[in-house]
Amino acid sequence: MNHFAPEFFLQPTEQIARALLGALLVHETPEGRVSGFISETEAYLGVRDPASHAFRGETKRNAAMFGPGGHAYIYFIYGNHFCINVTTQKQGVGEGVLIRGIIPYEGIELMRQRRGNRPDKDLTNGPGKVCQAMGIGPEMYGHDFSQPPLQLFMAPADLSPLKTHEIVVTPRIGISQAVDLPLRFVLKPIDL
DNA sequence: TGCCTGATTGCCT
DNA sequence: GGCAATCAGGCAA
Repeated sequence: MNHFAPEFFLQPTEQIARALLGALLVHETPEGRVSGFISETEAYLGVRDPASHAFRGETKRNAAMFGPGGHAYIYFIYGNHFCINVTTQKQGVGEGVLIRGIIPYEGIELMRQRRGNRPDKDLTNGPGKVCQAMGIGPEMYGHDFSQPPLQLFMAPADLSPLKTHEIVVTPRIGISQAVDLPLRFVLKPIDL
């Protein structure tokens, strides 16, 4: 399957966050393949963004953010959950895009199992839920989305399986700094 | 070392 | 709509 070239992740981070909407996020796991169309993202702008984990500079935890674009930055939060970002920009620049939601596509039954048979609407509508449903954990920290073996990768948008949509831009969720910046992008179906 | 907060979720009212 | 769970990181002492 087609996937993004490394150069894709060198565009302005907000632009990437918007462009990733509708892209297919794929994880090949021993239990099977799971995938979903990215429906919600947030841009985090590194040292110029007080809400970013990279704001205070590079540490062991956020090192992946400062690596080259197109890699996975995965973090553990609230003692319970993992969230996944795609890093952006060249080596040394700590920016990235948080994947906050997907529309399940392949491996939905596996997602239901991993999520404890919750209602389908609650399967992948949050950053922690995305990681749990797709079986993404800290072992994928730093994974390269553009180089083989492509165990975890993203394919450019093919919205044919989806309804007509529009992109809604809002402030980011769950932060206490830079709360007004319009850096959250949501794929919203249009009822025709 | 101790305290507080957090890019969240799910259960309870 | 409110709040507990649960722990790693950041900062003050």
